Amino acid sequence: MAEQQNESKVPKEITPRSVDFSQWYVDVVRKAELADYTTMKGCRVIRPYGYALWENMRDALDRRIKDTGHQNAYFPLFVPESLLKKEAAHVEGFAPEVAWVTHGGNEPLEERLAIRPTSEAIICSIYADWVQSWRDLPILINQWANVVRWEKVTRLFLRTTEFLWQEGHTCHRTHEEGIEETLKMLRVYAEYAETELAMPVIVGMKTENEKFPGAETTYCIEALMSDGRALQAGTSHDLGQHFSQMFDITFEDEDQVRKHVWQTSWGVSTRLVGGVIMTHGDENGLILPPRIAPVQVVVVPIFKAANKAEVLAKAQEIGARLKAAGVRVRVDDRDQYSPGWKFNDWEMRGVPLRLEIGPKDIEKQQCVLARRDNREKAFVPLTELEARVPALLAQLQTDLLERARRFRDENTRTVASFDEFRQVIEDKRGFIRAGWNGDPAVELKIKEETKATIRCIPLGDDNRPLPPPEGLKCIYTGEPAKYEVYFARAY
RNA sequence: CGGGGCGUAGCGCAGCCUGGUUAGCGUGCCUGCCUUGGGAGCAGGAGGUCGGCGGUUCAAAUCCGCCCGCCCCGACCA
Repeated sequence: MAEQQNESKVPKEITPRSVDFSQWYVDVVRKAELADYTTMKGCRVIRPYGYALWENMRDALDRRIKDTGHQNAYFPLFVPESLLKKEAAHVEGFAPEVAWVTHGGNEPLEERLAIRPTSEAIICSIYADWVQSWRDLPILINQWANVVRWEKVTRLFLRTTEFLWQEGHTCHRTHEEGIEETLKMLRVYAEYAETELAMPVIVGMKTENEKFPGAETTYCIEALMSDGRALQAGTSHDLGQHFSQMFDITFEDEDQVRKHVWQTSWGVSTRLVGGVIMTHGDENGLILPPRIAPVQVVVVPIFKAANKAEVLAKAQEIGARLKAAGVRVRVDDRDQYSPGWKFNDWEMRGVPLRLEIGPKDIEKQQCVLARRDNREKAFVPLTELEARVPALLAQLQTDLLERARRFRDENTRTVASFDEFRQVIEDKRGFIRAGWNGDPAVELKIKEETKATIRCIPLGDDNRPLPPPEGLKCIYTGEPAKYEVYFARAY
């Protein structure tokens, strides 16, 4: 039995991460057939394997959104220019990246239509009609949709002209209730990222510079990719009454006073697919967390001409048993590829577990289970499959999260001086926890000098910004720190 | 959008500088035989507007101009 691994024999179709992380990323996305470029700038096609992954990610989040009392709905793709312009900060924030429709057929439109870069404006205009009484509140609606942002620089999944996401848009009677909703969904995102994606996140609040255009406060989850750059993985906004005032969303309260609603919005996107790739992938390609993997177990039959029928039948039988046990399984009965080829192929695609079954195994009533993450192999009696496979998948899921968390913690540093800050950001990257005096100008200075931004002001379990340690100084000015924040270079 | 690099078969590349039969190589793909416990082998075969448009020339993958796309580094962003 080939227990020993011969790394040098593994063909390197994928550029090593250590050589060129960006190229590694593109290679993985394309070779694993997650996505591909199209003839339109910045637009990609999500291929079936990538879309199956997104569907699993989407469904796991959709369950949570519904479990917290929200309903799905669908709003128009177009936003009339006049609506988009209603909230000043909002339009200013999005104007440079809006795609406009100017003609219907051959007729010029009287008013340009924006293709939604986000749906606050169109949804608020509709909510204005829907909300009349305090009894209509809260409105708890989510939308799964595509949005378009005319980005100058695009990267597969991380930043594309068109992307898929969900956007929750809620209305509340009081600010307290709105804040509670904002934080509730923030925590849902954090739990989702860790449980389903095995992606550990920092839960925090954005600074003024980084907050959503039109928001009162923006909260976020921030993840650390394996190249040491941060990824904003999800945001949740307390919109206050900024939009309800501009769009006149009012209700008559129990006290017979007409009031503006308090709103929230929150979203995550297909960008998370990029996050999963860059959190878990290795030199051999993708590593997918079992809970979202399109294929959790691939069965590779190993046969010779003489026993082909018998082995294939056994492989199919095992496949059927695992499927009945609730496992997403694929039996790779392709004739034109050797077992070794299939091993490499499925490793590249990140399938968490491989099950090898050959004549020797059948004789001993066992099979080989090989883990994608650490390449460990184990012989497992066929009678124990229904118990062992789900257990191994669960273990793998836990181990991936643990490994990512260890990486994140090992790459979260504190520094004694701004010189050291500069050095660490340049050489090691990762997160730096450092004091900040709360001045937006200082944040911009630091960004200018190091390309690092404040990813977030971390929140405590009570959802309030964590107070800085006693005596902490601002890393840039030396003044007393208002917060201890996370800095990083980000995607 | 500024600086740099690249675009030739599905993928990876050579050819270009110094223009000249029918544009090559590896891999993949198709057919057959053979093989299958970490990307096997042999034989035959299909597949190209040389990124696009225009120019120079008797002749352009090759020289010139413009445009488009991709990657990296900046500025902007989920």
